[in-house]
Amino acid sequence: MVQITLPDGNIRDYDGPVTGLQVAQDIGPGLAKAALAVVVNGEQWDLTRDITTDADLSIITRKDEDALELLRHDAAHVLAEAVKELYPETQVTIGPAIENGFYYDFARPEPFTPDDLEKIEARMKEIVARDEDIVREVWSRDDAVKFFRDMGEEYKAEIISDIPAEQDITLYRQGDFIDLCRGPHLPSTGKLGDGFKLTKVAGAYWRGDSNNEMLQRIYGTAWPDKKQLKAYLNRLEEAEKRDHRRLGRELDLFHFQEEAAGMPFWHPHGWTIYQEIQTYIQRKQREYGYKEIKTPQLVDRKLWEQSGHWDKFREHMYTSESDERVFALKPMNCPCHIEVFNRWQVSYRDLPLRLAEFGSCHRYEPSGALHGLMRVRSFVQDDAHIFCREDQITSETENFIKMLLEVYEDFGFEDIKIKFSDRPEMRAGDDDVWDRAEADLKSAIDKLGLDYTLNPGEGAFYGPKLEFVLTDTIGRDWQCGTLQLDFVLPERLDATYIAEDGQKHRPVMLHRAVLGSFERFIGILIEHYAARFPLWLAPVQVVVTGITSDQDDYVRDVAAKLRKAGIRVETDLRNEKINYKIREHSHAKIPAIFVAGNREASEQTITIRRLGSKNQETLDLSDAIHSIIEEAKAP
RNA sequence: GCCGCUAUAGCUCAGGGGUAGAGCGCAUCAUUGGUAAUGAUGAGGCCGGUGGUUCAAUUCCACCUAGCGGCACCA
Repeated sequence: MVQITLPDGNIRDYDGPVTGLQVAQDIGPGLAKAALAVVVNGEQWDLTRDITTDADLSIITRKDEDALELLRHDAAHVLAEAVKELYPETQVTIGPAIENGFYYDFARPEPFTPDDLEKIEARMKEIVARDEDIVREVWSRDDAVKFFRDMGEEYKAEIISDIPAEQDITLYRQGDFIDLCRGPHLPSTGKLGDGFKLTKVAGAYWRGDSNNEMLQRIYGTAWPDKKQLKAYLNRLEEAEKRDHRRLGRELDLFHFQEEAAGMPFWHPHGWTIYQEIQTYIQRKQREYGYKEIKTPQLVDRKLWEQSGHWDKFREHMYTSESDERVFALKPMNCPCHIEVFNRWQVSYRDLPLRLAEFGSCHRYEPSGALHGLMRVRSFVQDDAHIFCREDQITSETENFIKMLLEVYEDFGFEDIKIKFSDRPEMRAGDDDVWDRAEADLKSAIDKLGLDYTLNPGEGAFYGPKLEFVLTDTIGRDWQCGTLQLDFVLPERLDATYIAEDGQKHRPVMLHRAVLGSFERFIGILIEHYAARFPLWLAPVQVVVTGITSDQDDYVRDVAAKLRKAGIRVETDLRNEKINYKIREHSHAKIPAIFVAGNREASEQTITIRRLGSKNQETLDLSDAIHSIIEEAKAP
């Protein structure tokens, strides 16, 4: 007897082992047709796998959220099957489902071309049409290793060899293709449907290690049906329009050029945004008890040797030689901040001491890492270092996170991921110091009740860190804010304060940044707002223009009043029609266009058209100016 | 850094072994038009850089540089 309990509480009894498919058929033929897999006691199973004990069971159809991953995983297998059919000399490796799609890594001497991709996709469609059964098989590990090795699939054999010898493994067979897989899978290739598409080929290291050979990764996207596939492709297209690199060019915010790869040239409009943000942060920091300093760009290598940066990051530091001394352009500000701290005789009464700097840093980033404003070689951090006692870590962490959340909220960010990164393999400091640092930081965030994910081994070399991650328009994550706990650098650079006992003690140092780098943050911000900035950030806040040239004097007069009130205003006195000017300034994402015709000029009024609205509103000039001034205030 | 792709006018892009083309933008002229493109005329290019093949290279090949998509890296 096998008793199956369905999600609605319904119980079905069977004489012997039963499959999910049979249960679905008993409920209705429509369901059986739509079924992709089942969940047996909370675990996903193949539809055709025998259930031998009493179980809770629910059926996954392609409408379910869970179906997506199954579908994508199947798509990866079909991709591999297609590749093996077309290019039998290729070795298969791994192919998981990922966000929005799937990929499969192949080993093959010749590169796959875009043409190949089309052929492969066509073959995948054939395989779907063939509707091959996907069959689960249980093998012993050693048999499987031998099987794949005999087939010349060295990578597969290696993966399986890493599984404990006594453990049985599952293989899935579809047509002539057989692959190691935990499963579950759809019952047949036909269930994949037509909602998939191959998107790109890229290199990827075997086992994610750059010491290993490079494989070829084919990416694809997969959805329950063609309509959803199209919707996804549309979303991508829309997202591309808000790419900060594109908007940066279109709106004349900044540029890059070959002679200074990875180092932005800020144009007036981009620089305006930059400065507004800096002023805003400056005010915030004063409010939160920071003191602002400025330290040198170029510092003797001795200091970097002492701090440990030379040892670990020498390859990524720009250097310069003068008078037979080697200097490095600072890649971080912390050592300089400690030097400032060390110039003072600090009492425990002075702690916590918070030193902030808009620190201009240079790092020689690997060429392949550069990415618009998001990953650059010269950037400015809203950096600060908090020197405190260990018992102040929790309150300082709270204080910082409160400030960070306020700032992010002012910029309209709600989706913030927090990651906790602990000790990396390459690190400075003893393990008991790391134990303490990790415990301190963790207890501080636990106390705040924040959700975070663990990021094992990703901490800085001197301490564990919290990362505050924002997402760009096509879903790529970027670390912006950070909080890093450091017991190591104060030691290395011999920072001390005088405690109640009159003796020298070692302060703890917190490295922290809210925006991270201005460059990256502005990149994210451009995409976040699609360059339709709120008034306080907009490079040009108001354009004043006339209907005809008769109003030129009035237009100049209005603009002068706005300018005097601190509004960033431009006039448009060109001999163009109003339609043309509205269109152009709308494209330029100017938040407010002030239009004056004869009526406005004679009545001292102005007609306002706001970005994103087709409406116009005529106001008294002085009222209009006052309300713009109010709205243009930074939060 | 690694794999692949790309580099033509300010921008977006077409072209192709015999030194180039479109649209938008720009300039000039006409037009003074009430809220998303007025018309005409014109200017604008060492076809990313360096070598090679060739009678001839922007086009084919190699290398370099930069960008794009990933991977690796990210103090």
